[in-house]
Amino acid sequence: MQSKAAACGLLGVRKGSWTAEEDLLLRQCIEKHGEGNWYQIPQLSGLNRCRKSCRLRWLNYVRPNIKRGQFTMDEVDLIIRLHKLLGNRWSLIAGRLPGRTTNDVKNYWNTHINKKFPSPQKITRDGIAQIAVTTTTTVIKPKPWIFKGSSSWPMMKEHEMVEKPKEDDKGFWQECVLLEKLENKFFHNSGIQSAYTQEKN
DNA sequence: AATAAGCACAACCGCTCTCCG
DNA sequence: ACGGAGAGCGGTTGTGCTTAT
Repeated sequence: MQSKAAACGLLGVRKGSWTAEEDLLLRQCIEKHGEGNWYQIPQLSGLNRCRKSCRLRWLNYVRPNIKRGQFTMDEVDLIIRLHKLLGNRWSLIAGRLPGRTTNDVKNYWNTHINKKFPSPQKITRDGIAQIAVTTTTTVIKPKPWIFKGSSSWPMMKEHEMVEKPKEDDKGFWQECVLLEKLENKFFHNSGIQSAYTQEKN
């Protein structure tokens, strides 16, 4: 496994909050050289930052089309259902919410949802609570799946497929269908065409 | 007005996964 | 098949802001 020094390329890299100048350098560098080449980004950009720090900053803050501010009820609804289905797979959950980052979703879950509703028994009144109570599907903690045929939920890259649920797992499939409907409603309300819709078209 | 406590979010750390030689 | 390097992910911590006392 990699050492910390190897992970960060060199010792003595800058830590802590990013400045506007650093954000600008990072943005310009990625616009010029493209996303993904994180090993070279610190050198190419002139930033004295660990590559992991650069990646995180880009994904969670600098990247265009990041949606900030309050989560809508539809988004919260979707997060709760996806979490019930996928567990703490924040990257997958965030991937279903356009403009929301993994960190955003994870932080929101930990600070709002998880604290408010630590266990289903304590949920009683509002809409979020009812959603959480009425679904009893067991949390599935799989490797990512890909669905063949007409269903496109969840949408994963083909190479990510490792396993998929049993065909007779009715609870799971019902939840998938429900989520697909919820997503369509969410995308319709937000005026965004979902990847699901795009794929069908 | 001062200070403590709580909250929200940004960032870091360490581990696993994936790719490639 | 194996090992090393880089990328990605989730858990945790740090920090700054807000609210309560």
